[in-house]
Amino acid sequence: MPTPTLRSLALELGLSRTTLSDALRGSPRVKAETVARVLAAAKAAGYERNPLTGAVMSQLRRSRGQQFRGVLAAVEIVTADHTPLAARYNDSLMSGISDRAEALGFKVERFMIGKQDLTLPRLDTILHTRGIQGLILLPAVGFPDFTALNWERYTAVYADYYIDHPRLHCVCSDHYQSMVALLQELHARGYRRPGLFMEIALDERLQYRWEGAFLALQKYLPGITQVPALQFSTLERTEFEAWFRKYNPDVVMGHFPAVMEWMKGCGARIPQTHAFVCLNSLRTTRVDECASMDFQTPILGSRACELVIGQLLHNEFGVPTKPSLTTIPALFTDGPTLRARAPAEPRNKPAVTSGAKTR
Amino acid sequence: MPTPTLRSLALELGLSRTTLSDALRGSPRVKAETVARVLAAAKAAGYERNPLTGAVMSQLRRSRGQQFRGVLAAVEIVTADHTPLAARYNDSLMSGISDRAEALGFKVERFMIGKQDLTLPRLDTILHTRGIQGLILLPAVGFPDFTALNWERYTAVYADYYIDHPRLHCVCSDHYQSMVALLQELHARGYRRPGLFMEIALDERLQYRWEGAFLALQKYLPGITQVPALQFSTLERTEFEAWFRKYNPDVVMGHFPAVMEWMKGCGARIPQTHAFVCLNSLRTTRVDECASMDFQTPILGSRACELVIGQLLHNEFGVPTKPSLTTIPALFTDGPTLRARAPAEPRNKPAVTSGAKTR
DNA sequence: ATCCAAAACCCGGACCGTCCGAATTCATCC
DNA sequence: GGATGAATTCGGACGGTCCGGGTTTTGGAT
Repeated sequence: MPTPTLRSLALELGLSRTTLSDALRGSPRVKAETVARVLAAAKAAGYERNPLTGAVMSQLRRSRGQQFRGVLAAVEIVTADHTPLAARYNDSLMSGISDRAEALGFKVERFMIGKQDLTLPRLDTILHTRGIQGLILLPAVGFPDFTALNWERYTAVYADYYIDHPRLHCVCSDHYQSMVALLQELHARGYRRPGLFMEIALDERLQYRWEGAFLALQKYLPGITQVPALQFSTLERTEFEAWFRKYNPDVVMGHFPAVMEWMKGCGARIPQTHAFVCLNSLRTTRVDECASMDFQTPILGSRACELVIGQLLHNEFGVPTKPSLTTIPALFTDGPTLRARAPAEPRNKPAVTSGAKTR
Repeated sequence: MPTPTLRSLALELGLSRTTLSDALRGSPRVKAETVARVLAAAKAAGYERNPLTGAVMSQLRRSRGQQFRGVLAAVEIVTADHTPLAARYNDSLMSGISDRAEALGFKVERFMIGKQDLTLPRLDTILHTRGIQGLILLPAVGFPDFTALNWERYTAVYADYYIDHPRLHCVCSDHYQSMVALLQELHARGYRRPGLFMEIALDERLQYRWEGAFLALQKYLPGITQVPALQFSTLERTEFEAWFRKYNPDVVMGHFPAVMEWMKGCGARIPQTHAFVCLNSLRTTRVDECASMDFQTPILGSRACELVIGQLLHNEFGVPTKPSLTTIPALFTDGPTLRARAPAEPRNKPAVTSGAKTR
């Protein structure tokens, strides 16, 4: 006797194949008692659901027909100290999210908690009534708390390093890897005294991934002269100049392109004697202002989108048992504030360490 | 305009859906000239065959009920210096992979390059003839090269930090985050002189993520006395003892539980005066031998599996344009080699820095 | 030229499990 | 009693496959 099919089993039970299918997948459309009956009968008959077949069928059935498949929500907590940079970052993420969502047949709506009296509980009811189940949480200042939402209804991804309330899957740039790649590139160009300045609060949020990579590679790249990182809570000119004069780094890495003026004030000529790399291209004002690290936020957004949609298609809701972090390394973007890479032969001309002492 | 289907395309061409289906699969039942016409039209209309859907349909149609399962390949490069630890690691990954694959309707077959004359080109033909398209590459010593495979046929994930040939999505433990979490835990238990010993080659492979996190947190955790990390290419007792005596770390972190004996030889009592944490629980011989970091390899495996299957279902083949890294932090596992966490009040009893000087 | 069998080519039917909207049943409240 | 709405079940349509059966073409013998 061949293994039973949904239809044969349904006939035996006096139900329709649809009810069987729904029951076996635990759909709330079927009465609990019926579900139990179906499960018992299926077991007795040796019927086993094939999840792969199910997934394929589901995808097939769902994707065809009209374009419209669903709506995702991009949620953002807007506070008073929401900087223009954060806004730019989130807008950039959004463009990637929207594009990818559209390509996969989804629409995206953006919600801003804190604006127009929109609170989390209110958002919860809005999402519920609208039937929105896929969420992308945009980065928020500090350590945001989204526990007020009714999480068993949603599947979500946080578009930043780490979130604890609740613990969701995250998508973010790989700052450690980015710093490693940058230092290797600078090393290949002959720089031997890399210097880093960094806002403490910023790196703390990233668990010191910028500086961790900096410290480790300073130690292991050959021929490096170690320059201690400059830490600050607000960047002061005098402080920076003192650090710059004291250690004379041949390349300065940090978030604020404005320091290039200060470097020049100390007698540096860029890129002849000293160099600068901005650690976040969104902080630059012009494209060719300086070499920089491009976080590729649109790609991060699109990846976040894929994750959420993947979970939606697999009917996975709620807070994940094992949250994961998905990262993409930043892209090094060359610029006029750096020497070009030495051509062809690598070891012939050992790059000249800049000896420009000011004063 | 919705994506075309076999039927809509057939209508357009004045053929039947069956002919289209046969033609696209290269069946000899269809005239060569017709096949060419169909292929051209399909390309023009943007129709893409999903081989997985095809396989499911086929098995469904052919052997009614007989459970069909998709097949994934787990590929591993076995070299002479394949250590028992690497074997354990991969076996552990495999268990997670197999479980998750089964739950999603797939079977997994393991291939070992290097054994029984299995070369990459030969594997390529085997996979091709068997119609296997989803690959999970298990970690290999050094920097493996899989470019010999015909990549436009496959979709794959590498189960380690980073792969360059070709550049695939990766799934791996988050060593940086793991070290951060561990140091915070140790700090909370009152340890103030954490010491790290590390095989250079091992950390280099991870771009110094262990030591990067160690260096950064040494700097930023309050009240820490910095102990320089002990680097080695092969661990020597005399070297370790010299380091241990000189810096007297109150907790030692590293990969080899064997050093506990050496510590005792220097007069340390564990956990009364000194402590030890193994950075990889797979290196321990007994479960309760010592506190350790558990990489949760089965979970890593299951996540890798999900990624591959997701891409299969979405009909995505070839090398990804933007490879990403998915990480999961290791789980701290308490053990008898550590003091218990101070109960309730955090700051009342400042943890006593061990003063056990030997000799 | 004519015939006919065989080969080449193409098509319709039936099928799987799923999704969606509609139909049916059941409980509840004026 | 009738209307409203929720709970539950059902029917139709779907896409890609295999199989058996059509229809056209080929080619050799008369």
